[in-house]
Amino acid sequence: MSESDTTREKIIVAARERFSHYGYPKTTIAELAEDCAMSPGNIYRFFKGKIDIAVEIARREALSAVEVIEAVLDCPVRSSRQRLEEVVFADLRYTFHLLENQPKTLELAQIVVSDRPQFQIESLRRERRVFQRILHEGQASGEFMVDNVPATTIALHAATTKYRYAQLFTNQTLAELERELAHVMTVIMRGLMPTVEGHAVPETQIPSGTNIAPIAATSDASDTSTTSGKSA
Amino acid sequence: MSESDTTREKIIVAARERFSHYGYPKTTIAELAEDCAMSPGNIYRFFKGKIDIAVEIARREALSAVEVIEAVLDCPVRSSRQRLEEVVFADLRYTFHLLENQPKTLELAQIVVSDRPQFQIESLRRERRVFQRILHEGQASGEFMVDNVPATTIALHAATTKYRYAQLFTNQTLAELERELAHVMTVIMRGLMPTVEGHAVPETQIPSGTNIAPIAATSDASDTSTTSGKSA
DNA sequence: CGAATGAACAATCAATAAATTATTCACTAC
DNA sequence: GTAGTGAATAATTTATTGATTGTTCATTCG
Repeated sequence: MSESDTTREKIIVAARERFSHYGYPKTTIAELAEDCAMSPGNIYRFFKGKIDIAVEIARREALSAVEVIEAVLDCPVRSSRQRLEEVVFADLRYTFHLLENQPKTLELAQIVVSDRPQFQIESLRRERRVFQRILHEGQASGEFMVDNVPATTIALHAATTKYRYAQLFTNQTLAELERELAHVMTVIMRGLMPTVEGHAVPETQIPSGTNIAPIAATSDASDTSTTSGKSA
Repeated sequence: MSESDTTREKIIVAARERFSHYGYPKTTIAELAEDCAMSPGNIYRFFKGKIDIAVEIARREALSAVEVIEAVLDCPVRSSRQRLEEVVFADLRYTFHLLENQPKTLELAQIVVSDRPQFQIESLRRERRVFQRILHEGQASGEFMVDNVPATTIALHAATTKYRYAQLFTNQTLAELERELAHVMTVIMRGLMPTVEGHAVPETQIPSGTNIAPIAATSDASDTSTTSGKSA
């Protein structure tokens, strides 16, 4: 079925282009069909409905987002603490830039989640697995002192909720959020790591994060400011 | 101006009743005027516009919510840890029950925040002050070991974001959220408290919380279940 | 003069009609 | 049989209109 697979891909490519340019609601099946040089009816041989095209695109987006985060893991040799911090900061930066440069992606995600609630649950679960792996490593190496890894993973994930799609909660700038997250991670790290000879666990430093590639804006990629500021 | 003050109060009482029963949008100025036995025009001698009535009601609601939380503070003698934990759990329970029993209150808050963004910022700031006071006390008594109280306050507040109006983020039950929050607090407490003689800081126990009065539902208070579960 | 009115006007909302769009399916081409 | 079509239909969206509501203000009342 390589033939129908490439056709299916053509539809996805066309849809991603139109969804990110004009948004999901303003994109019609007829337009997608025309882009793929086929009839509207034929789309339905590959997708059960319009929403399913969006689901597939969102699913891939979510997977590649986790891959970006995971890329931090198999980098050079680092402490578990560094890994954990870099993953959390990467999450903040990735989702922040996503919302800033590709607002249509959020719209798409919200539409998908609104009638596929399971989608969000699974995305969050995938993300937690990354956290859990780091906690396990740190526990094994003795760097962390955690008596219940699964529960602590959930706690860690929950405590950093504000820094996933942060613009949904606040209109702070990325720099402000990074400073704040550093303080959150300081407290958490002191909660995870054993105190050695009375020396306090040092504060979290904001990672440089130059090893993570920023997301390019779809069309006019001239605005690279990191400040938000919705309303007065 | 005691005369105009009581008139103003009459308007607020009538508005609170109608807003919580029928919602803000479906309540008309004409109805409020009739409830107060006055003309529509006269309302505008006391409030600049309809939205300002909502703002005043929401402001009082927010103040009394903080008072509920603060009530935990000047209770009997407790450790700073217990105070902090009880405040955080009280927050979860209060906002959870609010959304469950009085959904119109959320609607009102959202309307107010949508064109008075400052409102939310100030509400959060008030709440943080409670956190900060506890941190200060704990720091002074030596129970906590915090090198930067203001920054840690913000961190603590941010880390518990998910447990304020939790239903906006998840459809977990209150019991599930409480278990999760206990794990979050365990990590945070271990980050705030010094280790004594190699004994690990014990896990957070879910407070009984019977000292906090639940919110009564406005009209038909027959449903007292704590489970949510929006969609399949 | 302060307190209150209610008709007048502008802004918003609700209901309906019109147009567009998603989806199906009997059918053709290869 | 597989791949694809495109007209027919059901579901949604958009436009239009009339009704309702928020707000103002010249005026009345005490």
